[in-house]
Amino acid sequence: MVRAPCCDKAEVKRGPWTAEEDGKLKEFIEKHGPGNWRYLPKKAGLKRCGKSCRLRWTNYLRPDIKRGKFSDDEERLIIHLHSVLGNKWSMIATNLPGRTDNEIKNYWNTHIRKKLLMMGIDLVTHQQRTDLDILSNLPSLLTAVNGLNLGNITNPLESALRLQADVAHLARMNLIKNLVQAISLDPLSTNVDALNSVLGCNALQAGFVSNLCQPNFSNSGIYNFNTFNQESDISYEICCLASDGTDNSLFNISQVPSLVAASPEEMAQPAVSPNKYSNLSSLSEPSETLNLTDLVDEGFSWKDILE
DNA sequence: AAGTACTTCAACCGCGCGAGC
DNA sequence: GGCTCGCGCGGTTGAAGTACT
Repeated sequence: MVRAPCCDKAEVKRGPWTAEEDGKLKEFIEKHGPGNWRYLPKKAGLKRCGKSCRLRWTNYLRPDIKRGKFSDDEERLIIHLHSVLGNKWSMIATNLPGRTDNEIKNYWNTHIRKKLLMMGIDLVTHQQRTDLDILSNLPSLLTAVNGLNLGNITNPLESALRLQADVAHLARMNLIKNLVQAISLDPLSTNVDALNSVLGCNALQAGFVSNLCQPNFSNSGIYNFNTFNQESDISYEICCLASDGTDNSLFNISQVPSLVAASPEEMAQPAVSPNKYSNLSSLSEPSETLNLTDLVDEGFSWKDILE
């Protein structure tokens, strides 16, 4: 049995609504209520499909619709609700007064989705991605950086290799960030093993974990993550903002294996004043400084990283 | 200034579900 | 239980706007 079409497509108008049509629909619904959407267009004098009228009303004309930019609170709420409900946009919309499911869905797809991908967060599980198999993830990561200005790179292979290196670098930083935060909450967890594996050393033996769990550090939750480029190797330093406001180096490690540094010519330029890192005389000046809290709270763009 | 590429979001489409007969 | 109908949902499309070259 074939479902009867909701309307005769040859008879109905499609595409953008005119102000006149909006006026007719609004006036009719305010006077009579929506009633049966199938018969509403005829009664209201509209050459539109009932479905189209319902959509126009619920997504645009309804008087309680809040338009304009989503606030930070709304964005956080959407992310939280999505982690619980998944793509149940209508359910999510019921928790955001004045926002429609369509609007939230669009906002997710155009803004939040990209932001989470850039942060290395899985869109389904909302967990940090722990896989560093960059080549297998390249398609989604390429989507995430779609439109990114990579400068005057004329060689496509060079461009792809740089992008791959940048992605690998960022993925590693995000992973370490999450592990550091998890270990500060639970120093006995298996996250220490995971960190050892990512850093290629024993963080426990190196004193990192005991440093991290000192009371005046562990309560701040603010970590800076610095990388240093020396020849072809990258060194890492993890600092913590202590309760007295000082920036303390908790841990640093050189000879981190395997991954290629991003954009070598840019890495050569120090991003911050070298004075701040005077306690690291054995290392080159930091080539890149990221406040991990900023990454989480304010989002970041690939341009921030690459520039 | 013009052409092109990219982004945004309103609108559409097809499907599934539940109510009523 | 099976069928029809209306509604609502999630995915997709494409026009319009904006940014870039």
